[in-house]
Amino acid sequence: MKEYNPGLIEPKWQKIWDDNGTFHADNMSLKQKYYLLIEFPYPSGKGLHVGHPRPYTALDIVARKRRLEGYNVLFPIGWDAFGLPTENYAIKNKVHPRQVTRENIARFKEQLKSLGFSFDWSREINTTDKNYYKWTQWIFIQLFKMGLAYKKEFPINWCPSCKVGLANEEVVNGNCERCGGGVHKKVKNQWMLKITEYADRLIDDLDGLDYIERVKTQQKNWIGRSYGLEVDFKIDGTEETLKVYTTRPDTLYGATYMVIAPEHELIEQFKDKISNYEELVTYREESSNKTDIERTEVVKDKTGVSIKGLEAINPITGEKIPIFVSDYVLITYGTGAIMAVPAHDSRDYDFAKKFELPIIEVVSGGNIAEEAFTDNEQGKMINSELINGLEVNAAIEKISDYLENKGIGKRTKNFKLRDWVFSRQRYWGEPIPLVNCDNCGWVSLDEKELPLELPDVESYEPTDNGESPLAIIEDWVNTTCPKCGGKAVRETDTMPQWAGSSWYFLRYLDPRNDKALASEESIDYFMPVDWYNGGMEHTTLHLLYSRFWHKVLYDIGVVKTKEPYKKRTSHGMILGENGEKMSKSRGNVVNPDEIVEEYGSDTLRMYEMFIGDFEKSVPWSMNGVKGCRRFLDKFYKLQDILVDSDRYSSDMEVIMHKTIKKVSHDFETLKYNTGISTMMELVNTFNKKGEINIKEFETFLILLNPVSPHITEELWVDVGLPGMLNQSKWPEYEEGKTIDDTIDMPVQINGKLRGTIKIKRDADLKTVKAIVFANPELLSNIEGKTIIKEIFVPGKIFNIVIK
RNA sequence: GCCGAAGUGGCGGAAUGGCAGACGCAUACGACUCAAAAUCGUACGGGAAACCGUGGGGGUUCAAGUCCCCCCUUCGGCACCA
Repeated sequence: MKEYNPGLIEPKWQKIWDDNGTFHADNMSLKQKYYLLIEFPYPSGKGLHVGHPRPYTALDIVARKRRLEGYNVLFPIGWDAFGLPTENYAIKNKVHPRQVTRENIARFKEQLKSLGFSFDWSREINTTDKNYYKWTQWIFIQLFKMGLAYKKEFPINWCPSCKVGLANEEVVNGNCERCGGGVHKKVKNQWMLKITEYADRLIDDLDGLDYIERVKTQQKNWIGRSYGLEVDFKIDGTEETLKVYTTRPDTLYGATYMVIAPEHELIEQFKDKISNYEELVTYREESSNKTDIERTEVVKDKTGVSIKGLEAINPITGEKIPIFVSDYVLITYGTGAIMAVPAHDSRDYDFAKKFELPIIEVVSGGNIAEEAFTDNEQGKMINSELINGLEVNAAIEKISDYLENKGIGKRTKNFKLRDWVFSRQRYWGEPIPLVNCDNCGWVSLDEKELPLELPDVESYEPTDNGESPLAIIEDWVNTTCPKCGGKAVRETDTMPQWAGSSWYFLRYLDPRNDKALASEESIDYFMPVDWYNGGMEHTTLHLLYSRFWHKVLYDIGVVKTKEPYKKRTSHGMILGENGEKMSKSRGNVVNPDEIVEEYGSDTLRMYEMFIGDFEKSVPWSMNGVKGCRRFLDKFYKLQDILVDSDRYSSDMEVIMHKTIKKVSHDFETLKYNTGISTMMELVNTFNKKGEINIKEFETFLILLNPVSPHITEELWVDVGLPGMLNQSKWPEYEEGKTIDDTIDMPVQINGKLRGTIKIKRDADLKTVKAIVFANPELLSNIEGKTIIKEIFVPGKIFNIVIK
């Protein structure tokens, strides 16, 4: 009797797979391809924790299953290695980021290898490799040439402690996502990417995709498309107009004042006419000095200043209405100006109350004396001459037509999505391959000059004035213009971490290509990604950015599919045993190394999948790990009760077919936990029977293999099955053999269970009644009562309704 | 405030409208052992029972964790987006 010893088995099989290149994908295969993608890790200094293997194991299961089903599977791995944590660590410890990165990758790699993932390591990529970022830079140049990259003075989110500009996405509740410190506004000249130009396509193309619904809705909400009308309000006594954007033109009769953002150009334009100009400038300065937290803190108490000397004219009523400046109107959305309808917008209502402005009800059904009536789609228009009596939607159409015909309105749409701030004033990122020439302006490097290498320097600390560390390397900065040959300076900002990850799935296809980011053939063959699993936290950042870049590459013919990922799923977080998020400071981090050491990676992998609903967060449990090890021990011992046979034994046939069906299905639908529990039941069944034949065992080995690959490969050889398990085929089931002949049919009286009877599945009512009414125990429930109704669902249930 | 997901034993969690709690953990008892661990076996929602039990309240149905309406709570996302 042999002992199960994962410490021996696991390294052995990992070496065999490595030596044989078992999991290498063929570049040109007649087999159907299947491309599985996990989010490539950021190699931090902390190493893996047990949260990492959860998504990796899930797709590894699919990868292994697909190979057994005869697919040419591409399941690659790489490193998203540029970024702030490494740079910060490097600065603190005086080690070059390149060195830190190398060490971190080595550690991650060792850990991942010990878990037995079937990655194609021959395609390993690294975003900090110059042969990789060469192509990141190449894509940037394409964006630049297409006019999708532009430089703009922009009030960006500035983190004074990281000394870095942040994208909107990196600001969480007004704080820096990385260091947690407060974020201020700072005007910087930044490279921006016009993702907004793709906003419609990023929404509309979601329709054909197999993404989990919450990802789709989150992306749609983030992009935030709305349809409305731009309306011109005349400024009294001038020829100028003030343009507003509104989604509710039907409420125009209720527009009793206007509000513009503090930064609105109108203030400068009419500087001379405005009698309280100074006051407005002061207000503007105050609001720009507010951090985002301060701005949201004062949500309840609106501030603002009336513009004295200017009045607007409501285009439909002809009334003169005042104009205010307030920071509740954002310069970055719509036209930076609004018509305020206090009766039907709670923000306008609050403002009107505070500044004692008139409130005119135009949709009936609310209580204007108490609060704004906003949920009014069913309401009818009142006090609105042209559209009185209409419902809201009809009124919107009618008034929009009217204003468009008069030339003072225009149907339009707006997005919440902003352009992508692409510059970082940091060292550890891809240099932006542009120079600024005195004669030619911004010019991109010749593509043959790529990669523009990150200069190896001693000091990569951020500068106090917020410039990139590259800015002080004079012999790097000063260069010549590729266009005119004159004097030019390099762009010294680097790219954000999202750059390298926006296209990495393409590099896997052909990772050593030095002529293109990947060959056309490989792109044609492997794209799109069939299944991409990753964290929900990447929904509005990485996932959207990479879809955007892919569409750009589609537009220039590099890729042939509109979308990079056919299917997107997401996993829940693994929490510490105390139910809190795993972190060093909470002291609840579990290192996978310990589990592998004590129980083996097959156990770890199984527990990662058995721990609970894959899509939900769940606390770790060491006892749960033990339970999985117990299962593998029992499984291993099945070889002691093995008997010979070339077919499933008759009493096991149904359960075998059922199990194949259930496991096959569950591995495809993120129900790994129930798939595993089905196999646990199967072990229990065999143990109860005291016997398993070789045919049954063979099937069982293959079913379990994707979850726990080492033990199953080992047993395959041990019991003398031919070749290796990884060369075998995924078992098939026959639908007809998944159904039991006899069942325990529940018998209910008035919907309450009173017993079960053993019958043939296809037994008819007559047969069932004969058994039920011969059963004294069941009968005692009915005695003396009148039977009103009998509900019989063949093969399911028999329910007697009595009175 | 808006959008989304979810509330089932001591815990993680199962249940095409048809036997609620599969499977695992924890726990208790028994076997083995000098003893313990490991292993194996039995029990394990509450209640003495009738019965009661899937966040709360209504409803549809022969039958509801599952469908409909209202409410509460938790988590995730967004947050003055006009």
